Amino acid sequence: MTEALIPDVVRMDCPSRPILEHVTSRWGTLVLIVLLERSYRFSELRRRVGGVSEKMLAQTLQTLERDGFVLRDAKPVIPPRVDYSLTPVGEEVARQVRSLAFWVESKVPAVLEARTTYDARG
Amino acid sequence: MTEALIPDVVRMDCPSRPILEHVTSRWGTLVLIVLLERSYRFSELRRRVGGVSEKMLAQTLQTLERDGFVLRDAKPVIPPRVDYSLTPVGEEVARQVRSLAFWVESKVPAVLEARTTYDARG
DNA sequence: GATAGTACCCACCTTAGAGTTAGTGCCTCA
DNA sequence: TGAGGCACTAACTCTAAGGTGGGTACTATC
Repeated sequence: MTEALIPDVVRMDCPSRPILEHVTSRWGTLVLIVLLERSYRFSELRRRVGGVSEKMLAQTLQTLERDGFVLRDAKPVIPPRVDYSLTPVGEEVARQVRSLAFWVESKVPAVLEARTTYDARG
Repeated sequence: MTEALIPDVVRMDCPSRPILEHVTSRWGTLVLIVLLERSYRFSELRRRVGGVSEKMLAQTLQTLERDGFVLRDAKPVIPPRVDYSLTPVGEEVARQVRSLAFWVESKVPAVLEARTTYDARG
């Protein structure tokens, strides 16, 4: 019997592919990482995640909520107050994404060096 | 002193952000996962990674090579033969990405259920 | 009274990512 | 003889991602 070395995600029609794309999306990763720290309100989160627009943040939060990674708690008060946090499942992904991000940060010098070598070779 | 719970990657100007985007990009993840199995030739890889176009595969491989994650070995023969493999650093990221992909696959049922719940609530 | 903040939604527009097609030079197989 | 594979590149097109600016309904602060 063959061992599953490669996930089915390499197959075009695999349902896991869009999910993986959601958590590894440009803003998805950052939102997950930040929410791992604590729960955040919308505008707070927007300030924390550098460079995200309101539209993109709202969109990202919606898809992550729909997939069951993020919990949205809207309090019926004025002015509106909405708290975003991670679900247990969301916390699991977020940890993996964060460790990946930390790892990448630790490798920045190596990558920069690799690039100059690559660029020098034309 | 404060502990670094959140990577600098949340900052707009952090150099690690584009690197993270490369490895978490749509085709980047899949290429890394597949190359973890063994080295591949270009067309072989294209067939393995479902749905990728020649252009995108070439582009993805170039950025991953430039960042020092992928090794390109072009043999001066006719017809051309080019083997792509992971560098030691590339293997490290690839493992993390693959475990993330595996994890996501295992959570597909949970996500699907979360979605129906979400959609039902309108 | 005016400005700013809250948590968004909506419509418009731009741009970057991605797909399509064609072409290279040489080979192998039918 | 021609069809197809190899590993691409360049040019063209198109679509979806993302940004911009407006509006909502109400409050708190200056």
